[in-house]
Amino acid sequence: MAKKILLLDGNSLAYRAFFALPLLTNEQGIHTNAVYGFTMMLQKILEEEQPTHMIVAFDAGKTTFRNEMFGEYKGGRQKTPPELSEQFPYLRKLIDAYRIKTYELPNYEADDIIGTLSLEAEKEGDEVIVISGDKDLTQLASASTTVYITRKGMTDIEKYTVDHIREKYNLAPLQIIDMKGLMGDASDNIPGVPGVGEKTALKLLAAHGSVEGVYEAIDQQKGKMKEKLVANEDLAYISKKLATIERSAPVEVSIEELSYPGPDHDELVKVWNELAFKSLLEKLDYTAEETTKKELEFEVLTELDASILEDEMAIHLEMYDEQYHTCDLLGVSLATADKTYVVPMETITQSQAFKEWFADDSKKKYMSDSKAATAAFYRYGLGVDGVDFDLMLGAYIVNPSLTYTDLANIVQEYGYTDVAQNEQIYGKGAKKAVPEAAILNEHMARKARTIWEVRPMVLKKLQENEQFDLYNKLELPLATILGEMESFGVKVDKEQLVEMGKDLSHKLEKIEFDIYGLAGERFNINSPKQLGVILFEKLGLPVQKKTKTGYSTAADVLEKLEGKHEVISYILMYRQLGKIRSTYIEGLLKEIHEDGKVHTRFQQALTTTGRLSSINPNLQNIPVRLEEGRKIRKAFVPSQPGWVMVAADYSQIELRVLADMSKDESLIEAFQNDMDIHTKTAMDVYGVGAEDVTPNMRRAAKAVNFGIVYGISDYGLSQNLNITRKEAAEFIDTYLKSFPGVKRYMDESIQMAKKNGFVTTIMNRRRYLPDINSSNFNLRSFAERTAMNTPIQGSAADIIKKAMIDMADALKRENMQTRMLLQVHDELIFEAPPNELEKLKTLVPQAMESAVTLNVPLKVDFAFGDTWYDTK
DNA sequence: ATGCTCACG
DNA sequence: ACGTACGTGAGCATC
Repeated sequence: MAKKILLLDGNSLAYRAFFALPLLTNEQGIHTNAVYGFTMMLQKILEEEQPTHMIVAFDAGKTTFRNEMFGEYKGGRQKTPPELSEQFPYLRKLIDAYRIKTYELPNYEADDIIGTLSLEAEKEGDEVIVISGDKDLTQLASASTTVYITRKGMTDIEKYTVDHIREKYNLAPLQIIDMKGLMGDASDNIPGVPGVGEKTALKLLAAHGSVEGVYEAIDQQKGKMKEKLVANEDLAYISKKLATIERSAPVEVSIEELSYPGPDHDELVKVWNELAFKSLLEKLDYTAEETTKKELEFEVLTELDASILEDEMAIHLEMYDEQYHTCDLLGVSLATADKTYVVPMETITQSQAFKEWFADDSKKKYMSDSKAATAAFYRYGLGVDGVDFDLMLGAYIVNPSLTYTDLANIVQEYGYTDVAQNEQIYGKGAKKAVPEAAILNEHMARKARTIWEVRPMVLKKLQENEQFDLYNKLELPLATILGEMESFGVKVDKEQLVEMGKDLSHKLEKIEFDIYGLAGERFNINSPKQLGVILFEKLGLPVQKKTKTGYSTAADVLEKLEGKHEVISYILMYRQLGKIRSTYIEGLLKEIHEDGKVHTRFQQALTTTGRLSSINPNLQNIPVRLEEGRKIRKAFVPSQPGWVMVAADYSQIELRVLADMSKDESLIEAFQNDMDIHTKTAMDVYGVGAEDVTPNMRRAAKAVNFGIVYGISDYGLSQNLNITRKEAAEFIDTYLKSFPGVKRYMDESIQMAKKNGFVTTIMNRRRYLPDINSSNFNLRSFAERTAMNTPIQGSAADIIKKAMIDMADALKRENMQTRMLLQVHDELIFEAPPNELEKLKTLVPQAMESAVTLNVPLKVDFAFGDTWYDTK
């Protein structure tokens, strides 16, 4: 049978992948990008080529026979970055799991092993594919051998056949060696003829065929070129020799031994888990089927009485998708130390015993994403109390940088693999469906079991990290509160939105017409690509900034062009109004439920800083800055006639947190005296009195304050203020001299991250920053800014979460009808009956301001009105 | 599916 | 020299 042999250049591919991909890490902070790139490439090749035989060749050591020929060979090379060296053991493990042979030979490079084996295979008449990141290997191309060279991604591959090399360089494969002989190779420190590059080398070879040919006809050269060639004849020959792959190296494996049996799936899954290759694990269907799960016995109950329901139980509600406010509920599973049950939905809803148990505070429920379950049960009139454990929230507190979408993925972090991913049970896309009862029941049973089994591991981790209180006193009670807020929803005035939509459509139509007139043609204004062509090619406006796919047409770019062509301001207006119509009119209308309300979902285990996020719809980014957009807020109204909307927001909470954490005297003083912080900053930075701060000075100071919170960089500030980087750098310098405590805080945050690998908030929320010691400037800088920003943003998130719990308690304690509706990072939105308004005016600010005690006061602004728009 | 753009804090 | 402000979600165009 004809063989198909794959010969891989291990070192070269690892290097390529390392530099092509961003520095990923697994949870232990081990870098994985080279192994990942290699894996992606391998997966693709295996699928496309279906090889019968494979080998990965590695370089054996530092020196080879080439160094004896030319001492400086590969000299001047930077030593392998530690981030890459640490990956080689994992790469070996991975290749072993694929059951691919590896080979290395002292004194020889991987190239020579591949060259030797490919020659052997050619003699046998076998098909060969050589894979490398190094174009030197293309000299091996022949009628039966193709050389694949990876391009910038890892899965993007250029295939060098004899014909392709002819087309590309007008050379035969062996002439690649002559090309290197003439032009050299900087990366291998092959000298070549100084002054001869690719263009010249190709010209010479087109005329004379080889290095030898060039020198035989040396008299045809003249001037400088001749001088260079004559003076460096020796270098040319030695370079050619260095570039020649040895094809009769003493390789002691035979092609027969390279036969490829396919991967060891269990091993592969193990290695991928260790490397945290989530997307790969998810992609492969066989992860579920082929990893053997422990047997699980469970009982399906068609009747549910109190005898089953114990004092402590894991309970899981199975739902058809993430939209728990509307989706089908498929059943409930329960687990104790030694029993597992599955209960159909009808049985649950008909069981009085369950209803009582579920609402009983003394019966401990262990759940995962308890908010989803409680919000869904709420639709059936089932109220919950006694949620004692939430696996998803616990795991999120342990490490907020991971993704918490599927229970299977969460528990995988704790080495637990006995539960399938939802996608494997239901399928995805158009194929998604509820499977037969046996499969569904087992899936549900396994989830309850999982929660029970993994709970102690999560609790242990929380204790070790001293994060139990954060989890138990903050996130867990908050989940219930958020669930109630979501379930209650926010009333939206549909007619109001529809009217605004009509008005906008008229305006947009006019602007669209004007734009076509000014541009001289019709085009899709929403397409950055088409717009770019009109502005920068047809109208010849100066290009300010490019994106990787073309011209940037972002608002800041267009604003710089505003004086240059009349069409620009129309485009900006079109964008502004178009956004309002598509996202906030049409988008929002689609999200209104039958009760006339929107029911957002607050994602509580998503952000890396501890903030919430809001989806379907996102109610945390409703327009406010510009009046046209702000009008959208008129459609957010109380759910009962005569009631009012109430908004209470923290004033400068992040800078107050910074004052507290940095202990900066000037900052503390400013807040203790309730000064305008941006004016105060301007006073200190410019060294002037309050009366002498101009609006421009205040604006600049405000930008710096933002920058400080974000983890300042001169470039970022320069962009924001439209000044040069140098000016920005000086500005920052002056700021940090005026606020030495802030400077100290910045430095200490980075030191903390370098030393411990993570930073923390005031309530001991953690964020790991594995890139903080990276040799890659970008990654390291990003980690440093994150080290400065996360404690600030995260502590502010901690504080408002605490305020929400206190606020919910207060409303209950005071027996009030006022409902908390939304949280928008530093503000809380309520609806209230008018008779409770007076009380709220003191209650809300009081609760929010006393959520924590800092060394500066917290300040809350309170407002109310008939709609959200009017709370100003 | 991915990139660009833009809405919020 | 490197190339970015921190954290999000949604709609649209384009592949």
